[in-house]
Amino acid sequence: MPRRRGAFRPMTSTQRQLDEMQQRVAEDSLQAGSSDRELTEMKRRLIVERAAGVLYEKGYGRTSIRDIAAACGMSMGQLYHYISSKDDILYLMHRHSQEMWHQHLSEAGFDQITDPVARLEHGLRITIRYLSEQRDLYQFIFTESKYLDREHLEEVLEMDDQNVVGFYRHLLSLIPDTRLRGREAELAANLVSFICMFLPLRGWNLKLTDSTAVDEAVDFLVRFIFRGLGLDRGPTNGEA
Amino acid sequence: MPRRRGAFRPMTSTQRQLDEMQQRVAEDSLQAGSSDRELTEMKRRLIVERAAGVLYEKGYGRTSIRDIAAACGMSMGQLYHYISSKDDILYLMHRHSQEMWHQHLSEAGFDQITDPVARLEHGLRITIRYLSEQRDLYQFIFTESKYLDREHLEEVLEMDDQNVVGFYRHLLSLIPDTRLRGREAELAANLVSFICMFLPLRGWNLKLTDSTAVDEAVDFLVRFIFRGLGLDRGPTNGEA
Amino acid sequence: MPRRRGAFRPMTSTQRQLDEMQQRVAEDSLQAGSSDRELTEMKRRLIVERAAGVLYEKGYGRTSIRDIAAACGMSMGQLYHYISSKDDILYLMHRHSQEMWHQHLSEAGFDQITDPVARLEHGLRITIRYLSEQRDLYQFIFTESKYLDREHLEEVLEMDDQNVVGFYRHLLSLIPDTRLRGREAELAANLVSFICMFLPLRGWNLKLTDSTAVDEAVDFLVRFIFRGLGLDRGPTNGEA
Amino acid sequence: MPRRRGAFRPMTSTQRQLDEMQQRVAEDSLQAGSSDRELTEMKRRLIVERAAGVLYEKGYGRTSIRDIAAACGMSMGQLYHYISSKDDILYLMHRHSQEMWHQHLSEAGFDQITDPVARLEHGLRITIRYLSEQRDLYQFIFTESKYLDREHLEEVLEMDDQNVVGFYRHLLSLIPDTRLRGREAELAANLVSFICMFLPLRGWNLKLTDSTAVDEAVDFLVRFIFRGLGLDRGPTNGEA
DNA sequence: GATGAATGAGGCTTCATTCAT
DNA sequence: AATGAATGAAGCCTCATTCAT
Repeated sequence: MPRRRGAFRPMTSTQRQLDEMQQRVAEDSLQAGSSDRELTEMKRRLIVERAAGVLYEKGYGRTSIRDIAAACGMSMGQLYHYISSKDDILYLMHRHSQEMWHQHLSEAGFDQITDPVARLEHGLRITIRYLSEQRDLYQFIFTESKYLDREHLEEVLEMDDQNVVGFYRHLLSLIPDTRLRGREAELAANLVSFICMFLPLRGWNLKLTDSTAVDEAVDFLVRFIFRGLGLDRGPTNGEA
Repeated sequence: MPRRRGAFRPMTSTQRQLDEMQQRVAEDSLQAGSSDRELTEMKRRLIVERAAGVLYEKGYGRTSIRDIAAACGMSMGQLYHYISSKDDILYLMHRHSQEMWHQHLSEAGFDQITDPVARLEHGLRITIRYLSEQRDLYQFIFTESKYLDREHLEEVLEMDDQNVVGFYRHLLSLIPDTRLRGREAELAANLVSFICMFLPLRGWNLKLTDSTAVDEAVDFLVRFIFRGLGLDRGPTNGEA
Repeated sequence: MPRRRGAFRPMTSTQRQLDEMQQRVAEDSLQAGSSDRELTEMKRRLIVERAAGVLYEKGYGRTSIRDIAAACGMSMGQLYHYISSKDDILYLMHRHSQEMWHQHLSEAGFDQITDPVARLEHGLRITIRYLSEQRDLYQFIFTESKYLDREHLEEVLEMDDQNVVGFYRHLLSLIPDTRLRGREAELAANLVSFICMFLPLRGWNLKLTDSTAVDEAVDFLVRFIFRGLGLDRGPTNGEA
Repeated sequence: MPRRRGAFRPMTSTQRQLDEMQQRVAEDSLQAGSSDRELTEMKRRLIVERAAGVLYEKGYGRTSIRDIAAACGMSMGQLYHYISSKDDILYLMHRHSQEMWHQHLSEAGFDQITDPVARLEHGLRITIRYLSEQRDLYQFIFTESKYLDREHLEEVLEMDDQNVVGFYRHLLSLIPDTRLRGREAELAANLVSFICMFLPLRGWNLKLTDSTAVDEAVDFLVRFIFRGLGLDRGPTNGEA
C-alpha cells in the first residue's frame, strides 16, 4: 500500500482493516463488485480519520484539498477517487461522528441495560462524557454542517433527526413518569440532544483541566437534565 | 447590567438616524470632531443591519466583501472606511447582537423587576423569546464566531463572558436557594446561557409555526431550566 | 494657520518663513500674482520637509497620499493644490536635496576657499559628511528617482548632471595636475560624485556608531579619492 | 570563493536544460524525489530569466504578478508553485545575480590566477566589465533590494556581505602592502564593492557606446581603485 | 477656498478541480 | 491506475484622484 510521506503513523483500526481488505482484494479479485464498494468505504473511513487533525486545527474553510490529501497520505487524484467534492468530506465526517457515537455506546455496555430510567441515565452519562472527549470532532461537525450544499445538508439533517434526536425520543418514550406528550416530547428530545453538546460547544469557557472536573460536569449535566425532565428520582443510586 | 463599551444607543431605524446625522453634520460642521465618530458609529450600524441579510443566507465564509458592499449600497472603498477588515464585520455583529439583546431586555421592562426569582424567570422568558425571534442573527453569531482571527476572537469571547454569561452568573448569585457554589455556579451560568440558544440553533427541527407554539416552547424551556436548577417553586407563583 | 492634528511640531525655518509669508499675503493681497507663487513655493518646501519622515520610513511606494497629507498636517485637497501628482513630491524632494546641499556647502564656508586643491578637499569633506548625516534623504532620492515618469525623470537627470556632477567637473577642471582630459575628466567627475554617495547607500554595512567613526570614514574616502585621482599631495596639511 | 547555498550550476540556456529535465522526468519518474527539487530549481531559474525583462523596464513596484506570469509564459497559479510571494522573485534574482557573477569570474579564468595583486586586478577588471554588460540586472538588484520584507532582506544582506563584500575583503587581506587594518580594511572592501557598481548605477550618464569606451572606463576604474588603495605599482607591471 | 468621503480598478494570493502524462 | 502541475476565477484589500458640499 503506497504511503508516500515519511513519518510513521500508528496504525488505527481502520488502517488495519484496510490492509486486510486490500489483501483480500488482491487475492480474490473475482468478487470485485462488492469488494470495490467495501474498499471505497474503508478508504473513506481512513480519509475521515486522517483529515480530522487538519480540519479541527484550521477549520473547514481554511483547509485546502491539498492539505487534506497530504494529511491522508494520498495524492489529490486518489482522494478524488473516493470523494466527489470537498463537501463530501464534511458529509462523511458527519456520518462518521454518528457511527463513532453508536459504537461507543455499544462498547460502554449501554445495550445491556434494560431499565428505562437507567438506560436514560447511562445513555446521557456515556454520551456526554464521550462528546466531551471528542470535543474537536463534535464541535467541528456542529459549526461546519451548515455549509453543506443543499443535497448533503438534507441528508445530514435527516440522519441527525433519526439517529440522534431519535435516540432520546425513544428513550424518553419508555419513561411514563415524565408525562411528556406530543410537542413537549419532541421539545424534550431535541433539548436533551442539544444539552449533550454543551461541553463540546461551550467547554472552552469552563476550565475542565482534569478528569475529576469533567466527571463533576457530567454529573451536573445529568442531574440537571433529570430534574429538568421532572425525573428527580432518576439517578437515585447515590449521587442525586 | 454590565456593558463594557460606551453608552448604549437604542437604534431600530438606523437609516433614519443616519440621515438626520448627516443632515446635522452638513448644517453644523463645527463639531466635526465628535460628529465624525458618531457618523462612523452610525455607518457601522447601517453596515451591520444591511449586511445581515446576505450573511445569514450565504454564511460568513461564502459571502464576499463585494457582496457585503453591494448589500450595504456602498462601494468597497467606502465600506473599508468604516471597517478595517472583513473580520471586523463579524466583530461588529457580535457587539450589535449584545446591544440589541440588552435593549430588548430593557424595553421589555426587565429593569423594573426586583425580586430575584422573578428577575431570573423574566430574564429567561424575554431572552428566549427574543433570541427565537432573531434566530438568524444569533445562529449566525454562534456558528461563525470561531472564524475570527485571534485578536478579534479574544475580544469577542471576553465580551461574551462578561455580558452574556455574566448576566446569568449575576442573576443566579442573587438566588440563595439554588445552593450553587464555585464550579457548579459557573457551570450553571454557562449552561443556562447555552440553553437560551436552543431555539436559534435547533429550532428548525421543531415546527414552531405560530406564536402559540413559540410560547409553549418558551414556557417549556423556562420550566426546564427552573427545575434543572432546583427552583421548582419559581415560575408557578408570583408573576408568571 | 490651521494645523489639524494635535502633536506639537517644532517650527522649522520653513514654517516660520511660511507664517511670515501668509501674514504678508493677508496684509497686502494686491501683489497676489507674485505672492501666490512664493506661497506655493513655501508650501511645497513645507510639504517636502514634513513628508520626509513617512517617506523614509515606509518608502515611496508604500506611502499613500493620505499618509503624506496627514504628515503635512494638510487635507488631501489642500495638498493637491500645491502638487499635481504623487510623483511631483518625488521631484520636489530631488530639487530640495540639491538646494539643501548647496546651502550646506555655503554655510560651511566653502565659498571662501580659493585654492583649487583645498576647494576640492573641503568640498568633498563637507559633502561626504553632510550626505552621511542626511543619509535618509539621499538614500531615498537615489533609490526612488528611477520611478519618476519620463517628464520628471528627464528634468531630474539634467538637474543632477548640471548641479552635482557639474560641481565636481568644475572643481577638477581647476586642478591641472590630474591630467584628466575629455572622457577621463567626465568619468572622474561622475565617479567622485558617486563615491560621495557611498555612506548613504552602503553605510548601514559599516557600524558608524559615533562621530569619530564617521570622521575616520570621511577621511578615508577623501584620501582614497585624492589618491585615486593621482593627487597624493592633496590633503597635505596634517591629516593625510 | 565562499558560496553559501548548495552546488553551483552554470546555466546560460535555462530553457534547454529545462526541456531536457522534463524529458528525463517523463522517461524516468522513479527518481521523482530528487527530480522534483531540480525541476523546481530549473523553473525558478526560468522565472528569473523571463521576468527580468519586465522588471527592468517597469521596476519591481510597478510590475504586477500578472505581468510577471505573462512574461514567464505561465499562469499565475503555476508561478505560485515555484515562488511563495512576489518578494521571493526579488530574492531569487539576487541569488541569481551572485551565481552569474561567480560563474562569470570562473569562466574568465579568475581561479587560475595565484598572485594576490594580479587576482585583485583581474577580479576587478572582470567584475566591472561584467557588471557593465549586465547593467540592467545589477541596477535592478541594487535599487530594488530595499523593498524586500524583513525576512528576505536579512537573508539578502547576509548573502551580499558574505559573497560580494567578502570577496574583496578576502582579496585585500592577501595583499600586505595596503596596510589596511580593522575598520579601514572593512571600509575598503565595502568601497571597492561599491565602486564596481558605478557603471550599472551611473553608466547612463556617460556615453559608453562602443566596446572601446567601456574598456577605457574599466581601465580607469581599476587604476583609480589601485591608486586609491595605495597600490600604484599594481596594474602597471605583471599581467595588465 | 477647503475638505475628505467616495470611487472602483487593480494589487497579491489561494484553491477546487481537471487531465495530460 | 495514479499523479500533481496547471488553470484562472475569485478572494480580500489599497489608494491616487476627484468633486459635492
